[in-house]
Amino acid sequence: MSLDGVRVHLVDDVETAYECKRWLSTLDRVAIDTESTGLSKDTDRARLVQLGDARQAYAIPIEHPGWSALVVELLTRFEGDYVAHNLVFDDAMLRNALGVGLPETRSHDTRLKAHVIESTGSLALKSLAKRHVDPRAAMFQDDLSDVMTKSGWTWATIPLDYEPYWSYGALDTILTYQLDDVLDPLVQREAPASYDLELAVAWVCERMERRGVLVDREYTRAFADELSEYMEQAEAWCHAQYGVYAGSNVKVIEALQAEGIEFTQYTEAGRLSLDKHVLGAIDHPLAQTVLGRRQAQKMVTTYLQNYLDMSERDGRIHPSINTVGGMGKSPFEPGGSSGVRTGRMSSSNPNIQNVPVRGKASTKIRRCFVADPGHSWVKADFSQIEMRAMAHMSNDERMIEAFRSEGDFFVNLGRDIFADPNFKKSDPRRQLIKNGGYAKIYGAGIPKFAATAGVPENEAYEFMQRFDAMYPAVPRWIRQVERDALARLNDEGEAYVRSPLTNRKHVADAGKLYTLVNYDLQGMAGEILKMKIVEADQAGLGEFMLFPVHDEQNYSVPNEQFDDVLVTIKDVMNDDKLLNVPITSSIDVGPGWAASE
DNA sequence: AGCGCGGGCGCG
DNA sequence: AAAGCGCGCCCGCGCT
Repeated sequence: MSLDGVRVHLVDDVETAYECKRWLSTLDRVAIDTESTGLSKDTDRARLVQLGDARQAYAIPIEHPGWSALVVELLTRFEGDYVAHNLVFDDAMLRNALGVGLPETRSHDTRLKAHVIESTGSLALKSLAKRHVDPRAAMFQDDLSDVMTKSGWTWATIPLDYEPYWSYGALDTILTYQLDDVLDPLVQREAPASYDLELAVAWVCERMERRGVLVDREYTRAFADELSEYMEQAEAWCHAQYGVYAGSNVKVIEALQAEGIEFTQYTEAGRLSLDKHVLGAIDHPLAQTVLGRRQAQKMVTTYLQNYLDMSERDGRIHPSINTVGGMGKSPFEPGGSSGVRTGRMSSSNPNIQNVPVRGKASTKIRRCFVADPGHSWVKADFSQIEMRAMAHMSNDERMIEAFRSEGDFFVNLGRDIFADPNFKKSDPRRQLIKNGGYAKIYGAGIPKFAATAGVPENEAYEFMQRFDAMYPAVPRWIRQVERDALARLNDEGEAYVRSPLTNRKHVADAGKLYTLVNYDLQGMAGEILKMKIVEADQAGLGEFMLFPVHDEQNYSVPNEQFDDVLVTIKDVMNDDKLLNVPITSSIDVGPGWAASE
């Protein structure tokens, strides 16, 4: 496969349009790509639509009414398969421009295929094409940024007939087509189930993005104003009393040192730390005011103000749900983002997955999000899903039994571990058990576990001894994961594990093989939620879906259908077939996301 | 003005 | 022998 002799055409006259139509009618598969006014699936739209096969491609400027009608006709008539690189993005751009999208059952995505084959590395088309298609693909860098800044063009205004613009766009479909030829056999060989799941969930998530979440803007504005006012007062006080800006940690530390306070905690990079634990432990009005202001600022800037800004257009936020990797940098660059690591999904603009749920203001923040009029909010979340994954993977008989028998899982563990049949849910050791379980899942050492649980290290050590003795298949499985990964590192040059559910691959960084235990469990939990979202969609729940949060799915359900829909949600979320322990979930219902009282 | 970094912090 | 995993976003600060 190579780029020798490829041809690209701009559809700017009737003859070329006719040629394009005839060419397409001979194909059973076509690559499709769009150039858009920008990157927002909410507000941007396609300007140029490109169609290509292995040898040639057509670019069609759809701002011309005749050519937009042509594309609608082509899309309606074509009966073969589509392949795109980042399918749901192009689908959204087409919908926004033409009101017509791509058919879910006949469309494929090389970005998802690449992700399934190699969950590390760039998912950018050019970089993949360079590796898999033709090393010269990199020479066709469609880097238009220079000419754009020079000419004052944006993605919305760059002339459609500017040759580098449309020809590089067209070339991308040729690359996509050839890339698909290479990747598809690999996907079918390695992990077809993983790809099918990713493709299915991508479609459902696109619909969730489109729908968005209703924001109570008046309430949000009032709360934001209240906190902002508090911030201003706090800043004025810090400045008047101590001459410092409350936002500057360096200055605040200096001021507190002048008051005789000693600092002993250091940050990663070796500077003095002024995080919330340090501040919280200082009995001084400046420290407490700085802490209060910092918390208020977090609530306003990270949450409330974003909800207001981002819901201005239609009263709703439309968080991006990144099912495999963000639109941004590679996850291995610092600050890079994506769900690439474990196959969990991530969210951005705004991140709907880090909305406060514990602190003082959490209920008030969550109250910003409400069900649609005449609807109720339903939150369905899995119970201890990663623990259940650990029981399943290790196949530990006694841990499986603790899940299968009645009552609270951690209480059941407590009865085992402390040989106390009367162990109650209120027993303070229950927290130690929870911390211990998650320490196993995360691969924590004794010191970290002890610190998290707030117990001396010897106690933490002794607990782990008891835990391992009671559930011996767990440490055995952990050792097995690391042995397998080491063997693969030696044989194949890559330390990885594969998920038993879809054969999805999880790769460890060099020298951090222990992380694979966590990737395996976190990845399995992520896959389970994806499977359940797809299942829920197939059961007719798609139109009610709002967004996922790692182990929960949120819905806005019309009140007149409420009972039926709730039964279906429970049917989907509770499952005793998928793993060797039952999967159970809890359901919360209310007018909005905030826990109803 | 924009960028990268460090620090900090919200969630599972 | 030793190891807490995964995300996204905001601020202050120094640099270009």
